[in-house]
Amino acid sequence: MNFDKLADLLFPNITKNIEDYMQIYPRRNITGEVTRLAPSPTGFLHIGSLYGAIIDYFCAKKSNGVFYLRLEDTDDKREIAGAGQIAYDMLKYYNVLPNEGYRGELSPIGEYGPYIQSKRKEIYQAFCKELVKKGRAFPCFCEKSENKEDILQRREQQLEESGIIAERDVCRTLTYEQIEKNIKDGKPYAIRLLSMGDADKTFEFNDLIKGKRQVRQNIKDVVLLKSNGMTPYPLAHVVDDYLMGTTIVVRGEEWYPSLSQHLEIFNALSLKPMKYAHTPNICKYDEASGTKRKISKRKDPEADVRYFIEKGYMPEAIVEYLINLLNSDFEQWRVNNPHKDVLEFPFSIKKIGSNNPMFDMVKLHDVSKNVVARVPANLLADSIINWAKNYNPKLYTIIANKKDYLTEILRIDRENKKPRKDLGSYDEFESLFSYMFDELYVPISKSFLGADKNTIKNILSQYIKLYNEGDDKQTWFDKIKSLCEPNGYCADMKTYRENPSAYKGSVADVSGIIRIAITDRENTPDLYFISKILGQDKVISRLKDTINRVEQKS
RNA sequence: GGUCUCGUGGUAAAAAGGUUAAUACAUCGCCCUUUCACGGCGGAGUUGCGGGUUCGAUUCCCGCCGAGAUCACCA
Repeated sequence: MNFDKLADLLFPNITKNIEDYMQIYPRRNITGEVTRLAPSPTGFLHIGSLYGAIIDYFCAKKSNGVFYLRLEDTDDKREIAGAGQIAYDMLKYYNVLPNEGYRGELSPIGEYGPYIQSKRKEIYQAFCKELVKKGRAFPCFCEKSENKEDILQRREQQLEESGIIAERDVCRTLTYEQIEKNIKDGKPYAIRLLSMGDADKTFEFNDLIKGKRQVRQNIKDVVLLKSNGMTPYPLAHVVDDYLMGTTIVVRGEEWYPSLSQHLEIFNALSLKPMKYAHTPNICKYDEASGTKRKISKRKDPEADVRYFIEKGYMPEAIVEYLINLLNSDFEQWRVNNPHKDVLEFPFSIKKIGSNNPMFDMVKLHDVSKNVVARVPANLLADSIINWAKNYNPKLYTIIANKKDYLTEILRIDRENKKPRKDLGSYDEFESLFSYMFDELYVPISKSFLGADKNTIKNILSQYIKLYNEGDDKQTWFDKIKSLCEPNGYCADMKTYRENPSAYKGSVADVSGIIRIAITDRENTPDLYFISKILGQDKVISRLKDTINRVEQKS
């Protein structure tokens, strides 16, 4: 067959050839790595994309290279308006911002655009035409399946009937005359790769994460161009990543099975492929099935990185947790370098394991507590107010104009060598510090550490007489100690431990009872400072209220 | 069903043939702190199973089992 003639029949309007595009997009003149994140605009950024973006970001930054954002919007059925903006905003929020490419409403940066695939149709067609000219692509007039369900059903059927799923396409043997007639008849067609692979043959491939692997040759006649003129992922990937000068393709492991397809396209085009890094998929434990599975958008709210914003996690916390999943020595590095920028961490793509990690919210929370503990009180107050504005309106109305008060609260046991670590996310603030706000304070006084009614009343009423907000800390605590003996408690911890049964309890219990009376919690930061911030009047009235409540409980 | 990937405590994970299998989170206990925390110390708990190679295997090989991914004109 005359392939040039076929190419012109198929692409009469495509005049530029691939050499033209190589001149328009010359090889980059840099030594650093060029990485990219190429999400499809589905309306949210997946936690796995952020995970990959961190790798992209590190690889590019560490080598003085380029990290760019490209939008893979080649499927009009899937596209959601504004989705590209969300992806960009999320990368910005999590501080792994690309330095080239698509930027939402802002104009793109870089000489290798457009960075939106739907605007690159002609380029893909030119490359496709080239493949036709080389006899490596052919038109396919088969009817397409409209939806995923049909496809899965068809696959099931094929498996039942023959045990195999068809690979080579039937249209690959069509003659020029048949093709010409079909086109004249107005039949829609796709363009497919004419695969020359042999399923029994393998080749060696070096994945940056997986290492050296034997990969089976591709035998699928994959679709290069859909009947609507747009290209699906495989050709778009090859063309874009080549033209845009990507040096490392970081993508999820789900792409690994189709790697040989992409490599065959590179090969057919006589282009040299770049390096690849196939990342593990973040999984979670599925309660229903009792197994682990990939985090999915439909089932798991945490698949969408906005989830963590709503929950009030600091972006640094999420990123540090994910880095930990990638390079597990990060944690130790962070302990040794509490205030260094994460970019100084010796990140290595080689240290990424290749099994799929489970997303552990408990561990994330711990990482987050450590991150929050490093933040100065006034900045934390700002962040919490800002967060509440968007995600907790009720709290916002209470704290909006109380930054100084908030800062005072947060400063307790913070900003020292061993800061308190009780706040993991902003949304915990309300329940953790409700007692600092009358609007939020709803005491129930469930338990008083086992003390009986009269003891509680006695201790509290005596404390009311003694309490003076002007006391220094030592005086304050001495007063609490003085309440111990008359009420059957031991003022000295050592003495108490020697013979605990001789007392109702220790000074710890007396402090605890007062703490509960004022805050309705067993755990709070330093009670001395809490009391000072609340003020004499409020402390006294809280104590009186508690006595009344205990009284009524009978 | 085919192909591929991966199996170290509950979770993450180090140890790329060599003392008693690190470490962090979680859990339990003790200690410190005049209270709550923070912190310190310690306990329990792991190499999926079966073979093979080797003086010696978490590490290399084979089989099994298990888990995950993939087999669209979706990315």
